[in-house]
Amino acid sequence: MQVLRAMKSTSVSVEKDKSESPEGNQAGKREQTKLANRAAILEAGRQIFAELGYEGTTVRDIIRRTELASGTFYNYFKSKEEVFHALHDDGLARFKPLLRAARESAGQDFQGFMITAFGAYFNFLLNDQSVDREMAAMPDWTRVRFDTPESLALFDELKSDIVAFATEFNLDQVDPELLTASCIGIAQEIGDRLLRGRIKDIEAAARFAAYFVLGGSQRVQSEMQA
Amino acid sequence: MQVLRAMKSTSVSVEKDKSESPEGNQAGKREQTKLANRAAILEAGRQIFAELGYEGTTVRDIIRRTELASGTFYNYFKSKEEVFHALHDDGLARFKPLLRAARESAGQDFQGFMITAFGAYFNFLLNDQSVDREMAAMPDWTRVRFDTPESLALFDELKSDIVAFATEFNLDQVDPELLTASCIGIAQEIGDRLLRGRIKDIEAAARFAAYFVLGGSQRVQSEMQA
DNA sequence: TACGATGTTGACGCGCTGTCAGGATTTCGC
DNA sequence: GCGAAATCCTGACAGCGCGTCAACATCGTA
Repeated sequence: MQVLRAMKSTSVSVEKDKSESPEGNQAGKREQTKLANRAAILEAGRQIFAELGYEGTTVRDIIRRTELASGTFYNYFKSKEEVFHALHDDGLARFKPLLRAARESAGQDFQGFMITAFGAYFNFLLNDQSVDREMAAMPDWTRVRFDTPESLALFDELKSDIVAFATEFNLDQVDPELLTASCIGIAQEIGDRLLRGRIKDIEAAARFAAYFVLGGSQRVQSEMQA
Repeated sequence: MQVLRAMKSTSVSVEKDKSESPEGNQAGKREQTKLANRAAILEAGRQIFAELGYEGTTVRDIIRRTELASGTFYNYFKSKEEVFHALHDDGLARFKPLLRAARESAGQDFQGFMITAFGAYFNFLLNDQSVDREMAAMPDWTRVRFDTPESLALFDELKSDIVAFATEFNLDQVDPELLTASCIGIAQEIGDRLLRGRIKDIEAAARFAAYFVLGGSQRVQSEMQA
């Protein structure tokens, strides 16, 4: 049995399934069920990953929370890893515009950009229904980290933003690779502590990170010139 | 068949097993084989994790590289995760004294401490035969991170070192939790790039990180005072 | 309506998991 | 030394997840 919008958690099920195409007769039924099946697997995956952790979940767990047969899973994904990647990339796609907005609203204000960017990331982490958030909330699990092409693309985008500001502010002695790595590391680690509740104040954390990066960059610049 | 110093990779096997206790008649034979078995499992685990990655290895893979039967594994470890933890903690135990040395040789020199500490960590990462190093060298695997009690203890030690320097240098507006998190994040992320070869110069990286942290802390201090 | 294309189903063989009764080896009391 | 008891190694076993595939159901099309 196919699924066809069976995200049971949210939608109250509509009983009139007989009518030809009640709302949207956009595409063939084939396409619809394919989309619905994929969505159902992803949603089930999100839930199960949150409940069992990445290590703990099996493909069977995911498919069992679905009305699909086990074999059907492999028409959509090769493994649980691929499901996780898809969920991860979904989150990234939601975050990317926030980063873009931060850059555009900042203009030439490096500090403003940093505060907004870190703040956007932390808020995103804590509020978006992403896989990572739910998994980090688990007791003391072993954490996984993926470098999907999407992640790397985002890192590169961030890096070119940073490089742009760095040249603007004459930070020519500051290795962009090291600087970007540091920003990401700081965001990761502080974000982790925010998720675990070891740190509470998002705004303060964002300001801290921004000032830290600014001051750090300038110090590196002056030390390297000497 | 028990193993009894069967780390085949390094030691040429000694044939005279008949003699009662050739070198060390320290303890009972029971204790010896227990130690040897545990060591053999750990060594096999280290190799297999490096070859197959954390996800890819199974308990069977580990035990197969050993002369032990499958059931014996569970007399020593509950799971592959526990083996990994043990290997991880071994590495930590080797690193800890380096950090201590860095602190003691630094005296009141915050900058010196930071350079030495980051340098020690990066050198350790690249040279020590630890699980993490080998696994990071793998193509594009999915990385795992564990927070064993040992890790947390090291983090706390680092944090109190940092706090000591911070009070010494009147950084009373700098949240120790945020500062420690930033240091760890920077170390992690730069270390990762060193392992992957995206960054080459260890010394330069250590100096960068140290200056960055110093400058960042001071900037945070002055901004928060305003 | 009928036929080909496409997607779904669930059983299957394989390998891994953790356990346990049976057997081998060491220790200890004499 | 010797026998019993403690220790722990062994490998087979039941249970389960994996990825596959032949049979089947459903959809698009003429």
